[in-house]
Amino acid sequence: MSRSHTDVSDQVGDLSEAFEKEACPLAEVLDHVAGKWSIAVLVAAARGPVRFTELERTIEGISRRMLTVTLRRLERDGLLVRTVYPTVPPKVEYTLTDMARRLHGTLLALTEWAQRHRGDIAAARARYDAANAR
Amino acid sequence: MSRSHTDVSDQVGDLSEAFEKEACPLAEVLDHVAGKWSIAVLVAAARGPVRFTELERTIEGISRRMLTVTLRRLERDGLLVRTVYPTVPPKVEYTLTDMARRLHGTLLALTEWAQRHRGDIAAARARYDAANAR
DNA sequence: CTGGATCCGAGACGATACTG
DNA sequence: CAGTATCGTCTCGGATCCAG
Repeated sequence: MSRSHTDVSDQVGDLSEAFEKEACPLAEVLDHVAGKWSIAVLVAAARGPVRFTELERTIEGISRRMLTVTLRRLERDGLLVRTVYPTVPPKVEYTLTDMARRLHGTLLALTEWAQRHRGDIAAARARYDAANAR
Repeated sequence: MSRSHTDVSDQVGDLSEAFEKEACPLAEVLDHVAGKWSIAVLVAAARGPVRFTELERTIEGISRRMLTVTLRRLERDGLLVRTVYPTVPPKVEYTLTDMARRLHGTLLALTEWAQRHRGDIAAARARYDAANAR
């Protein structure tokens, strides 16, 4: 967002190079951040500190295990901060880091796009499958 | 991008609801579109019609098989158009659909973010692992 | 309440060999 | 050139049970 988006081809060139780097860390990072559950968790956690069970109910479809795994990975990558309150019963809150907050707008755009084109995608898929069947 | 992003909380509410829908198609769509290789292919194909081998060289790290699978999935979802020229040797070109082009800016922002924070993420990861080791 | 531990099936992924 | 087919490996992800 720091650069003007008037000419896109330059950036595409840069990105191609970035993807070319051996060990492809760019693709790896994207895989973590843009994963199915990661996006859901990141978006849900953007409203402020969220608790484990709160996330579990909000995301609906995620299993306990995958929520745990996703949270650990995001914490490891420095996108979430995990705060434990040593009370009874225990209470744990997850908060986005600044780095993650800088990503929030993009994630929002991504989910918005997905919502808007959900129907088109389903239609395209049906068309493709029909053409493949005969 | 169409709406102003001054007040984010409203959209977060919408998205939470979207994620709650049973069968969670939103997460599924995102999983296809935002997958590790999908992003790479989509970004690479944004420069215009691209050929199979061109993609294979550009992305570097992707296997023949995964490139094929990714291309098929993106075509099935209506994000890519596959054009076959019945020449010898055969020539196949992949082009983004309008729907995919509308996603391009977001994908660019995503990869830009990943590039910018690649170091931070590696550092956070090292810190986390060090804390976990002892 | 917030997880960890384990098992297990399904799909992701890579390597290799073959084809129109 | 642009794939397909097959195989073996690895990870994802759900189910279940256990624990601080």
